[in-house]
Amino acid sequence: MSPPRPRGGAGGPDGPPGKRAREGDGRVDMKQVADLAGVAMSSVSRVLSGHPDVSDDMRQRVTAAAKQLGYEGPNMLAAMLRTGATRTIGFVIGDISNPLMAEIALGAEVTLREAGYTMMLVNSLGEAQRDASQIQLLQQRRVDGLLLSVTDETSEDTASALARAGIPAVLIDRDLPALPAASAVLSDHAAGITAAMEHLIGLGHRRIALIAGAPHVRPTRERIAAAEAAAEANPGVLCQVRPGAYTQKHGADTTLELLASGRAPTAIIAGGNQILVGVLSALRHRQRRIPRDVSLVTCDEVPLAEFLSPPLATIRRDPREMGATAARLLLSRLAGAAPQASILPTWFATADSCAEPRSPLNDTTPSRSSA
Amino acid sequence: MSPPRPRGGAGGPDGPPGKRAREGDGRVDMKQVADLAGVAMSSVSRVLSGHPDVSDDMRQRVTAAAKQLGYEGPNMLAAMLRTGATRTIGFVIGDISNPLMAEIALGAEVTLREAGYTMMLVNSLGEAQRDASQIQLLQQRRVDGLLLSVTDETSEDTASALARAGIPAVLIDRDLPALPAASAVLSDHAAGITAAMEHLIGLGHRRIALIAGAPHVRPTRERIAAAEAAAEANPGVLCQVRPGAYTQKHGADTTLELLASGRAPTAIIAGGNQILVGVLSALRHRQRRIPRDVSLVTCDEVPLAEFLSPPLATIRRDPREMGATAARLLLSRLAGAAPQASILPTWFATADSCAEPRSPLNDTTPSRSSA
DNA sequence: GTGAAAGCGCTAACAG
DNA sequence: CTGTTAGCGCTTTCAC
Repeated sequence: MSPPRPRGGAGGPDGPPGKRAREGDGRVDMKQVADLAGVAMSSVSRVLSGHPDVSDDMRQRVTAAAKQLGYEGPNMLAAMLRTGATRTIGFVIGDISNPLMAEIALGAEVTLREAGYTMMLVNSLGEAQRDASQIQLLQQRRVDGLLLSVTDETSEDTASALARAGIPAVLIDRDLPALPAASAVLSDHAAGITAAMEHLIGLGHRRIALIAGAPHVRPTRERIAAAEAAAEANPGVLCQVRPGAYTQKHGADTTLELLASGRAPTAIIAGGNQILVGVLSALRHRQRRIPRDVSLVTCDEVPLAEFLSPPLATIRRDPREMGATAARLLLSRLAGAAPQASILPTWFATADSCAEPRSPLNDTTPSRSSA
Repeated sequence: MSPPRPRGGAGGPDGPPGKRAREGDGRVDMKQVADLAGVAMSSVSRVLSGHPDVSDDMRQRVTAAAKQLGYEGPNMLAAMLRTGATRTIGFVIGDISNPLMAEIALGAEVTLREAGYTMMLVNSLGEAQRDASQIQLLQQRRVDGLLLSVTDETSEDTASALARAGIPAVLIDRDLPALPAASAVLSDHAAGITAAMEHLIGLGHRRIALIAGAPHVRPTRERIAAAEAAAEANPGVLCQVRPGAYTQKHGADTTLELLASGRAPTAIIAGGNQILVGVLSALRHRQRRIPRDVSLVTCDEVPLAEFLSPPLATIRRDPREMGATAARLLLSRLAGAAPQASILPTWFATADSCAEPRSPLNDTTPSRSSA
């Protein structure tokens, strides 16, 4: 904060040999350590950075001087400017308040921290525009790498921001056409959806709705593809796919619409936390009971789901591990390795929210009369 | 990354007048803009930083040159080194996977971002040691300010790390004896707890347990104080206070212990998200029904609570606003204002999880036999 | 194995 | 209003 003051006239190497006591901002710098130890700054730098070609004597003198002065280590800002490496990773996340995302961020942060990196977290709040501007921001801050869970894989802005930035990136459950060679951690959504569909079909369901999230992100696409494939593999099964948004509103509106239709589903798969809340409130509003009137499966674990009555069948994965894996992938890229993708499993855990449909061939009568 | 190469002999102002094409790392720097515009670097700096004393002509020439070269703005690393300000805020959080914390972080990040600051997020995972080391880390990274939600207000390590760092800080629902003059956002826990206690007492409860969290943080202390005060104000009411940890295990263990005692409570207040999960599983395990066998209140909203049966009475607050307020407080401190505290409300929203105790004077019989 | 020198790219006196 | 100058504190050739 304090403006740099020009020092008298002693600019050259002819400075006075005694130790200069600078009252600057109280912080000890490397030069002071060098002076006290009677060695060159470069030697101090070598010792501190663990350079191999340093004599034991040198190492000791420098260490002692540093300790004596209470030196707190190199000014990272100066080191960053000099080397261009910030040991900082930028994480562009949709919304940290989503528990799934929060777990991913936690896993990533802990892993990065262990490797000496710090994470800058920026939320894009589901706005593709913001993804791009956050990427640009992080580029300006010279982050060494990027962890990306963008809002819209097809956004031109995002693609060009990424291209301009030219920073190693790891995609988190995203598939950017513009960045075909990027590293990525991917969930095997198909496995979970397929298992859930087969379970429901096995119970006798023939009309199954998938209320999916925002269209231009990988989880939505993968889930839809898997659900449709499962339906096609089982003649007579109708899969009603409804992409839209990862919001409570989409969950609620779509559920109401489905219930009101002549072909109401006997089972619903909610494609995310928020969607689930909407589905539950719509079902309650229409007084449909689970699983008597409709069976329910949700994607991604959410804290209290096990205490709902009935407990919810859930397609699970390990988000913290996803974050840790993403971090590892990025670290290995920064260490020079080639980009690579890592696929993590999802699995279906059934529960009492899934049961046989009341009347497999004719189950349009609700539990109570409705509009 | 590329090592700096000494430039021939052209060090002084007598450099060749033509534009020098540096193939460095492809990035345009301010000097190139200055050269192309035929002005001094300092003028470019002034224009770019919006300095008032700049002629229109100058502004235009610089702007044009910058655009022509595709200049991406000042190298923030250099600016940071020079000015000492990083426009970065460090957030030491217990655990971002806690939805309450995540909301706070989101509120803070969005507000900081609007003010041109970026947030570094570090988790301390409930270990006081880590709080201290994270603070030190952030200090080394020269953050301009700190947002703190530390694990243990009494930790010596944290106190000394903070003292050494000497960085403006805003406490988030914490009260550090070591930092009496810090800014803080505080929740008025007493209001919510008092309202809940009075409601329970009004229903006829005489033995109310508060399963509180970790002992050395403000929310725990405030809640305990308010609960005890409410009990004392109502003769005949026994308040069973059980501090411990913000964990599922503490919630479960304590609930089991309370249920097994001769003086089992007729109402329980769970002091946090995680504790709630423990309480619910213990109650389920012992086959106690809510609210028939025990009434339940929880602190801090959690996504699916409204869909539990019965819906949970909850002491609420607005965590996103807390984060935003913390950010504002920090920004105003950085702008030179004196430290100040901001108190945000909490309120009690009752629900069917609270009812009259079955038999106010003798209600030790569980719904079903138990061990 | 160690030291001297040269900047990284920018900002802010200060002088004109 | 604009240019010159002097570094911020460190790392890294390069020569010895």
